[in-house]
Amino acid sequence: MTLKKVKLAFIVNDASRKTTYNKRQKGLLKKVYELSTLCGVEACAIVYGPYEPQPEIWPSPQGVQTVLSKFRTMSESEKSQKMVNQETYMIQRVLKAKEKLKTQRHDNYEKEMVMLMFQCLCEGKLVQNNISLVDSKHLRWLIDQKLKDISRRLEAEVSNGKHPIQFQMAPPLTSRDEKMEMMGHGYVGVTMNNGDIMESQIVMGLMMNDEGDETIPFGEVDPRFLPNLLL
Amino acid sequence: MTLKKVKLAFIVNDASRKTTYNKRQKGLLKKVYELSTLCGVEACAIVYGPYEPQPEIWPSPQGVQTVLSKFRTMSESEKSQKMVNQETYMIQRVLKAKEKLKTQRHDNYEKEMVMLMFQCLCEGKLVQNNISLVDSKHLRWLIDQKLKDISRRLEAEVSNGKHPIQFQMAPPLTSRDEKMEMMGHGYVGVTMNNGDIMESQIVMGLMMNDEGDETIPFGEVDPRFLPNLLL
DNA sequence: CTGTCTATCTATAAATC
DNA sequence: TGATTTATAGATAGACA
Repeated sequence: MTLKKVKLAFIVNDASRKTTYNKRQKGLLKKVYELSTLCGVEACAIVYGPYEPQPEIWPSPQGVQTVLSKFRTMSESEKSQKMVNQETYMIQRVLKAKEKLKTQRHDNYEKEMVMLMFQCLCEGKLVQNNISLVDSKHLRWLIDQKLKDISRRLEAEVSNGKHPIQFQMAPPLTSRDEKMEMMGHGYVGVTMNNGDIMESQIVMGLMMNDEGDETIPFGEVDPRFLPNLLL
Repeated sequence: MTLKKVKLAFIVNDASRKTTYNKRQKGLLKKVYELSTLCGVEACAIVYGPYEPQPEIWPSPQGVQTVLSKFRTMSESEKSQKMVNQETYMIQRVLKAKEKLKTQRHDNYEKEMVMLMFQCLCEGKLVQNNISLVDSKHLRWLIDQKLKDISRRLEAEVSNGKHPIQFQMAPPLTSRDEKMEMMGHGYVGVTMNNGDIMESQIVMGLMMNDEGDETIPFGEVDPRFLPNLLL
């Protein structure tokens, strides 16, 4: 598929269906040929197009016969095992798609959390809208992780002599605000005054540098971090 | 194929052949499924892999049987018509490849001629190495075409009022140097003195502007114009 | 062996001739 | 119809975990 991502369903338009048929039929036979050649296996394909009573086949009438006779001599019981029929094929594809959806949702959630974290940092307090207790817990965990990571990297850099000035990192929230954990609202104690802005820029810079994210200019929002409202 | 363009031949390495087999077998069945779904045609594929006595098939044992019974009821005479067997398939591909090769060679020749023309213009005389009478004739033809084209465009621009200064174009070579045509060497009367360089820059600029070529800085050579020594 | 990743090649949808 | 072109989706080689 290309230019447009075509839905895997019967093409209603007669002209495009015919064009597609001609192209894909040729492509398919080529694929059979390639598989057979590259891997030295016996294979055949038969396609009954809607325009000719004769099917398109690969490799040759004789070649098809050879494969078919091999196929026909199998007992029915053998056939029903190990074979990929349309239903199991579809089931496999659906399972795989669901799997992917799950991963995707998880990734989206992570990105939303990161975005939220930056919003808090920018605005100086937690944005209360639409945040659950679970989310706020996860947000705290995330911030803790980031802080720990920053401590680790600062230490590494200091020991490399890059930062002669010592930073005094605040301890992670977990050890400081444990008692707030069950307060039942989203506020997680991340308030800031204007004097912290300089520091927060440094901190943001440090936080942005894992996983290949580009550093984002203060105040701009990477579209990748926009919450996916559709999921 | 990817990362490397794989030769369409039996893969000797056991491991890669198996990997390739698994990937392509799956891809092939998917293609059959797509063709069948998109175009609403009956199709089946059977692949006897080297690792299982059971073949991989599409769509299902029953589906294959249906297509097969249709196939088997055809008379032998019908089968031999209209079918694409391996040999005719290969012949088609070879013909197509030859066709492409021909076009490619022609394109390369044209590019070499253009390059030669610029060399002459840059160096003030024809480079004698490796140029046949046929080439020199074609070169003259090419230059004539370019000159005519330039005249046409100049007139157009002048009539648009873009160039208040009138250019006096030399007539095409054909009418001026007809008698040189059969002299039997490559010299085609394109000599220049240093005073012509400014003019040649204007002329080159004009010559370069058809067919989407970028204008090339004086003295540089577009790699696309390098003679293809392999053909 | 199975899945993942990524760079690259191939297939092909759509428009145009 | 069929060939060509253009731009994008899909397939997949090779490396790795």
